[in-house]
Amino acid sequence: MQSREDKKRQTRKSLMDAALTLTGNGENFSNISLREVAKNAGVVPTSFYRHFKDMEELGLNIVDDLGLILRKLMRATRQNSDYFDTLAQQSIEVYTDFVSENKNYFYFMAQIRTGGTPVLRNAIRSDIKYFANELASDLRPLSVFDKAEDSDLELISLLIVEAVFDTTIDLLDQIQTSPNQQQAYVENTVKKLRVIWLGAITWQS
Amino acid sequence: MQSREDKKRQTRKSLMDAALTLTGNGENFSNISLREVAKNAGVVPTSFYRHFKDMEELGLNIVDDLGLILRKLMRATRQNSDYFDTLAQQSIEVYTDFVSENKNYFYFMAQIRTGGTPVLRNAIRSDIKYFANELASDLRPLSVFDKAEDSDLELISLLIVEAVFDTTIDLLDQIQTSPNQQQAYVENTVKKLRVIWLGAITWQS
DNA sequence: ATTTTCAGTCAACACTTGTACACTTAAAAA
DNA sequence: TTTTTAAGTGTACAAGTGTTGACTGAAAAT
Repeated sequence: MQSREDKKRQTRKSLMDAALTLTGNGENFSNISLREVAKNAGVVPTSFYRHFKDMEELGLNIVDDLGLILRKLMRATRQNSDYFDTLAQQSIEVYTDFVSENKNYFYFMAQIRTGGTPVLRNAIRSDIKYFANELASDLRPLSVFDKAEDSDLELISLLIVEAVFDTTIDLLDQIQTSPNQQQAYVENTVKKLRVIWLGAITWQS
Repeated sequence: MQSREDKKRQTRKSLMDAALTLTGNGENFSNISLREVAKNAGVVPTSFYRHFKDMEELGLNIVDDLGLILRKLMRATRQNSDYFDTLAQQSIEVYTDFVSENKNYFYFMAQIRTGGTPVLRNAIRSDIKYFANELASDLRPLSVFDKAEDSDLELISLLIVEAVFDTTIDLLDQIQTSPNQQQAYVENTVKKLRVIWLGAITWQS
């Protein structure tokens, strides 16, 4: 049969797989109970403790595995040789102030956007698209976008909006730990937007 | 005193505020219980039902409020006149295949990246940064980046990586509903990356 | 002045949760 | 062969969960 070590490794994997399966089935990881995981792994709840202190430790181990997965992805991507052939200071300050003054709302958004129930997730997505459309109609009259297609403008807008919203969780963490020290965040985000902006302009010319 | 209607609206707001506060204190929204919310709102659990069917409905109402907040942000941003002054086909196909084959892992990542506990969140962030650094060292030898600073390359890489990871939840949803129909997703993401790419090149010249 | 409406209360329910403790039992060490 | 080790079991408990139904009391409608 199997050695003791093998067996242990096997149930350990069962536990992690169970958690992943539940996550994949739409359950929010932080909602998944130790008992649920144990049950799906075909093991008694108390047995969980032989492998992990709690669900967070299990989560960290999944993150480790994820690291390996991502490294594989990196390798697979690299094997494609012609890799890339196919491939606003004030505004952001206003944004950071806004986030500071509505922290809870932005925490909520950050969580729900990719981790909430499908219903909530879609609701947020609609908001983000609305936001991007507003931005697109602001860009429309600019001379650089004379010949730009509407769909392209929408894409560029969405890219910008997502780039900003995406790093908001970093901003929130920073506000929590050291308020009034967001220059670095502002600088970085502005640089990012400048890259996008330059790309958008270059594309249209 | 207050009218009946006013009182109702007031406790309704208390409930929503309570949920937001708990979210802001680091709790994952989908983990917050109805009773916890009621308690923090200074109201008995059963009273919750006079206002919302369940926590999801409350969440949707917060999303509505968030919509207003975001619209305000839009207006505030617009008041800054000089708005924007300050401001790969194969790879993505490889990526979508990879996501399809590791769905659960990517669901996990999407949830945890912005919605997990701080510990888990940071663990994922490290992975993403590692990934971006790998990409940066791939870009380094390219002639276009001869004169580019390392920090700029890292920023560009991070932007690219984030742009891809950020929309992965959309990809996952699409795989779930209609597998083998990800052309639109691929096209869109490639276009986004092209914009970034163009911007990066233009920046360096 | 009387009746109706309904936001908020209270008690109780069946259920799930994490965790402690004493146990079995088979592999590993002696 | 005997002893030790430790992964997995079974029982039990206190605490928290969502939801029920019958209630109170004051504002609104009659």
